[in-house]
Amino acid sequence: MDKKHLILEATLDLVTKNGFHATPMSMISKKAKVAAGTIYHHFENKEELLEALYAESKEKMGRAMQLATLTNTDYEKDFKSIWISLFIFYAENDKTFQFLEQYAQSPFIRKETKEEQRKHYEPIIKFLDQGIKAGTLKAIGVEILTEMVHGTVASAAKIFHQNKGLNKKAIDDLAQFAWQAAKE
Amino acid sequence: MDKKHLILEATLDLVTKNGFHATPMSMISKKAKVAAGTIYHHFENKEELLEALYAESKEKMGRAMQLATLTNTDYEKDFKSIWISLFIFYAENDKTFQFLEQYAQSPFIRKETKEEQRKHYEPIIKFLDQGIKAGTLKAIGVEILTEMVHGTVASAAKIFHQNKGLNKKAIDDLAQFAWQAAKE
Amino acid sequence: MDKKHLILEATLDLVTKNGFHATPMSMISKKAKVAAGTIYHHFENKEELLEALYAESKEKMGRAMQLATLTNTDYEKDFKSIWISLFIFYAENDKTFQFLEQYAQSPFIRKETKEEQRKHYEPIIKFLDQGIKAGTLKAIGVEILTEMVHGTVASAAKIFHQNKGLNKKAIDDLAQFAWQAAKE
Amino acid sequence: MDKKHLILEATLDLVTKNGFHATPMSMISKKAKVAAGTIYHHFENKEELLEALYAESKEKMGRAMQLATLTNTDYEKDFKSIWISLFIFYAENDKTFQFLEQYAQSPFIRKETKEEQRKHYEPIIKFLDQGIKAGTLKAIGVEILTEMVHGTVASAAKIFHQNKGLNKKAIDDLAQFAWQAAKE
DNA sequence: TATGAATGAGGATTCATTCAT
DNA sequence: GATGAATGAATCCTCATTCAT
Repeated sequence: MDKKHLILEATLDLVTKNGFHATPMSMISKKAKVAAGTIYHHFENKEELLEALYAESKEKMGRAMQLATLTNTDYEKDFKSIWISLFIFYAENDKTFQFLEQYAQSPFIRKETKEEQRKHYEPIIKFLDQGIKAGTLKAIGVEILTEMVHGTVASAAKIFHQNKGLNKKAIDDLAQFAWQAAKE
Repeated sequence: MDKKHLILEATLDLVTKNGFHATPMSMISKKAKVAAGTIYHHFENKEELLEALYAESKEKMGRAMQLATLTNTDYEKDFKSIWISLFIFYAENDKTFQFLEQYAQSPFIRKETKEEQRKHYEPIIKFLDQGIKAGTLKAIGVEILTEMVHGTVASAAKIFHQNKGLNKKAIDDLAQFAWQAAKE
Repeated sequence: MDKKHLILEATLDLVTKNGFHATPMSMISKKAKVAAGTIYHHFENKEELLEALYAESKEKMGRAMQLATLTNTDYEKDFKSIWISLFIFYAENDKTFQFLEQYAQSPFIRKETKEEQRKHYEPIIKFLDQGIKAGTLKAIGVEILTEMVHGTVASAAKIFHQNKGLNKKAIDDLAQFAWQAAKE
Repeated sequence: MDKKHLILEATLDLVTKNGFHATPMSMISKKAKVAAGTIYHHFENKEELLEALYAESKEKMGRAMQLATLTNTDYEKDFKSIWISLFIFYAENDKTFQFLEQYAQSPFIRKETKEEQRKHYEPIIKFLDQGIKAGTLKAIGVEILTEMVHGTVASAAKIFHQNKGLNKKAIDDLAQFAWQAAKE
């Protein structure tokens, strides 16, 4: 694995554990088994490193959501499929989830970057918009609905990581929770 | 106003803006118009200061939820009243909301403190438990349901603070969103 | 006991344990059960406090040496009596001994104070001078001889405090050690 | 000369003059013409720096004593040779002597370090032990005798540094002082 | 590219001292 | 005299970043 990737991985690990400012570059270089200076060959500075990690994380998340196999005919089923795909991604990628939660609002990430990374939400926004327009979902602004639905996934993931559990049934229950909330 | 309170206020202000580690004690003392050393008469160290702020914030939140006037006969109405009370608290107390969101999962807050502060959730947990037992709410573990419902309030508050809007109608819609999600 | 004395006592205790700079005034005030400000009613500042303690300690030492009962005819016996008196003082006053050893050369004690406190050595210097002049002791400068003899007492005291032992016999042996060294 | 050594040298200089706590790291870095942070590349913290200096000083002292050329047949002569070697070391290395005197009993030096550095005394302890066993020296515990004899050297060195004098004759007199004290 | 010693500004914390009560 | 909250300069130490190898 190339050094750049080792650095990103170490950063994710340490930053989710300690927070950005409590993670010195020296600690990252040590964990990545790389010299301190090497980090600066791959990233302008600490902030850029974090931004890169943010972009990478968002991208992964976007990819995960697209793995849901959709019927394209049964809206409820597709809604739940997407919900569960994202949940599984968050469940399986503990650190990435935490990182995104922690730094979504943080001042370390420039607004432009956040805007730029919104693109990974596009498919889900489009999907929800169709639901609203078809009268299947509540007539609330898409942006708002997206945030609310995403919030249910995030809450579910938080529960999962706290309890280190949630069986198939419980997950379906929570998908149902989200569905009932969103549907007209 | 006494110095201790001035310090807590300044801390809330700065920490929500910059984050914990990006807020030097010197900045806090300056904002609170107090000597650096004075902070240390009231708080053991930076971490204790944060913990105190956390405790105070949780307390305020608990108090806000208890301001909801309940019918005690119409469960749905009471559910929405509580939901809205908390939402309003989060909407009106921008910084406290952000602070709690940011530091709920953070390693700066010791587990014991978090446990200790759970007490402020007791009333709402009890209320939801009654709903579950009466078959009015979904048969999901109370802890899980509480987290999910709280998640809807938090998402709504986040939207509010982003858009700086959400009229009475929209708020009621979101309370409805939560209610439909939670009810059997 | 009056507060001034309580402060001096606490200072001796703490300074011998931690050193001057590692003993904050707040620690002294706490140990003496006195408010921080109270120390400043009795001593100009920290340095004056230390000087006062130094003076007091030297005085005690001087008094101890004068407790030796002398024959005034048997020089060897008197030499050993004085030696043992000082040794016993050092042995019984662990902290005072340590304090004097530690601060004799220290820059905290002004030269004038040291000079001033030399007076407590006067009797012993006189006694040794007589011995030299009578040809009983080595023909070395009195100052030098005094320092050397005092050194033997200090070494003995150090041993005593380390081993927490030294029976009567051992003490006599060491007095003999000093006597053989000093005599012509 | 490498930076580590420059730092140790500056520390010896300043600490003997001002004492440990009255010597800020900034002062050391300035004197050593090194950045403050550099000290921390070579020493964990201030205490470790002092410990390192202590170890180095003890080592030098041990080496100095072994420079004495011994007859191995004339015990008295060898005793005085060793005594004088150590005295000369202390006389020539003013600061190292003061430092060792000051910090021998100090709480800054951990017990383990002191124990560890006792090894440099081994040769002299062995030498004195032979003298005791042969009946040439007083039948006192070696540890005690070592301390007493060392005390005579230390006193002599103190005198030397105060008076900035002591001719060959005077030194021989003091070696004789020690010898008469120690011999049976 | 990769290294890691060196830098020095910046941050948390301490503590002698003051002063209003 | 006695108190102890308040002060803020001074201290130890950290850490992002550079640069010669």
